[in-house]
Parts: sequence; structure tokens; C-alpha cells
Amino acid sequence: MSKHAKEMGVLKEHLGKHQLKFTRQRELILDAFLKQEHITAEEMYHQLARKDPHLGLATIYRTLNLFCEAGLAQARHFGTQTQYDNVSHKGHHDHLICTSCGKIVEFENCDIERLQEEVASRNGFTIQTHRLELYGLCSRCRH
Amino acid sequence: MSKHAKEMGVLKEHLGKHQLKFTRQRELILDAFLKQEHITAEEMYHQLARKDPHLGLATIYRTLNLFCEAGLAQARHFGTQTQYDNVSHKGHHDHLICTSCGKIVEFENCDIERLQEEVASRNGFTIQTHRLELYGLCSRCRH
DNA sequence: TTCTTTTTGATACGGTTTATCAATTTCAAC
DNA sequence: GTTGAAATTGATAAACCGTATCAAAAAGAA
Repeated sequence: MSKHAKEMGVLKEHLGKHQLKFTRQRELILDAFLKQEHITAEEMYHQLARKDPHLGLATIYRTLNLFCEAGLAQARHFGTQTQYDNVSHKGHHDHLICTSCGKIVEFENCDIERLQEEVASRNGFTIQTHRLELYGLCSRCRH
Repeated sequence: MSKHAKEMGVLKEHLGKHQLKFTRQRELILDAFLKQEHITAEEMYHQLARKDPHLGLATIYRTLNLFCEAGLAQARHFGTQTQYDNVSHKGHHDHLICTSCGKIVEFENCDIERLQEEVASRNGFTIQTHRLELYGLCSRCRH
């Protein structure tokens, strides 16, 4: 039984529902993806080049977008690149980002999440996921 | 006295401090920008094409970025494009986004903002801006 | 007006992501 | 296990957004 059996199951269920196929590449990419907190397609391309030198960049992009549709990943446009966040790994985490040095601090706050639910239900929405990013200066860069 | 005298003053002060010049284009773009809640460079390009067919896209980008530096605007990567938000117009607004039909509802919530400040200061950060997006199903799409 | 500095507009460019398509792989039906 | 229809892959071309470049024009102080 694989380390990522649960997520592999989520993927297979999504594939089944959409007449898509389970391939060696999709398995390989999911395994690598789940070891990360967040990663770009380019980073994953280089990382997997050792395991499979013929794995194409387009396949990485396609597969990471597939993960988003399956609810396993979440795309986040950061600067000029797209970060793919690992959603299944642990509870959702939000980001504090220093606009000067790029430092990223992850955090979780139940109170904020509860208020989000409130806002959503007040507007008739059911939340599936969310994204919260706070941009500012870290203590070092403020001086 | 123009309708946007205050913001025009903010711009002029920024220009003065940085040895930059007040131009017809900057005035034109600021006037158009302040009438919007948020806009992309491309949208503004088409919108202003009627008033000044020779206004270049590069100038729009440069000027909107200038507004960000002056604190009048705020860039936000939304989908593949960059949205420039009108900061002076009113308080920051966040988004509720339906993942099924694409409907977008804007909202503001002081309690959430206060908690954000708390999280930031606990981590030694000073917030400059933030971004909060809630993804889910609207009442119509849930059924 | 003059002269220096900044800005503009047109377009080339760079980096990221998607589209294209022939060859390959999957997988359900035999 | 073969077969065959349908989906996927890999390589690369193309699209897209935003920035850099640079000669010509405009701003603004002297």
C-alpha cells in the first residue's frame, strides 16, 4: 500500500468520472507533488528529469491542472509564475509574504476561517476552498 | 477644480518627490482609472482608445505601475492577467467566486481584516495589502 | 527660447503556459 | 492475450502578458 493511497484514490475517482485514464506519468507526478508544500511546473520538470528524462513539460502542466480539477491542488499566480499548492497534505494554510525579500510564512487561523464561512453563507455560497495572502514587510525588511 | 483633485494631488506629490513629470497621458489615465473599481491594462487601453487613439499600451502599463508606487493603485494577479485595483476609491474589497458559473460577489469584512493584522504583527509583519478569495458554489449552482 | 531630463509610442523581446499533432499507451470488449 | 477505439504523451510551435529598447517628442527649469 502506497504512502499516498488516499490521494491516489481521489485522483482515480476523478479520472473515472471523466473518462480519463490512469497513466504512469500521472502516478509519478502525483507522488512527487504530494511530497511538496507547493511547487511550480518548471521546478517539478527539473526534479523529475532524473527519474524520467523524457517526461515533457507540457505533461507536467496538464497534469498539475488536472490535479486542480480533482481538488488535489490549487493554482496560485505568484509574480510571473504559477505555484501549485498541495491542498491534501494538511489543513489549508495561508501565506504572509514579504514584498521586499520574498520571505513566506505560512499560518492557519480558525477564527478567520469561521468568519469566511459566515460571509459565504450570508451570500448563499458554499465554500470549497479559499486563498488568503497578506503582503507586507517582514521585521527585517522594515528597517 | 477637478473631480479627482485629491488623488491628482497625491500623484503630483509622488512625481515631485521622484523627479518625474506631470504629463497629459498620466492625467488622462488617472482620471479614467479613478472611475473604476478595478481594471486591467488591456481594458483601459481599449477604453481610452476613443479619447486618444495614439496612447500606447506600454504607457498604460507604466502608468498603472506608477500608480501602485504612488499608493493609488494595487496590482493583483487574477487568473492570467493583472488587475489594478482602485485603492483610493473605497476600502479594500475581497471576492466570493463561484467555481461553477464564475459569478463574483465583492465583500468587505472588518473583523477578518482585524484578525489579519493580528496574525501579521504576531509574525513581525507590517501589512501593506492583502488578497482574500473564497471559492465555492453560489446558491443557484449548488442545485 | 534654450537645454537637459523624462516620457512617450511602436515594437521587439523574454518568460510562462497552452495548442497542435503524430506516435504511443491505456483499457474495455472480445 | 488480442484487438481496437479513445485518451495521453512528448516535442515543439504558437499565444499570451508584461517589460525593455530606443528614437522622437514633451516637460519644465533657467
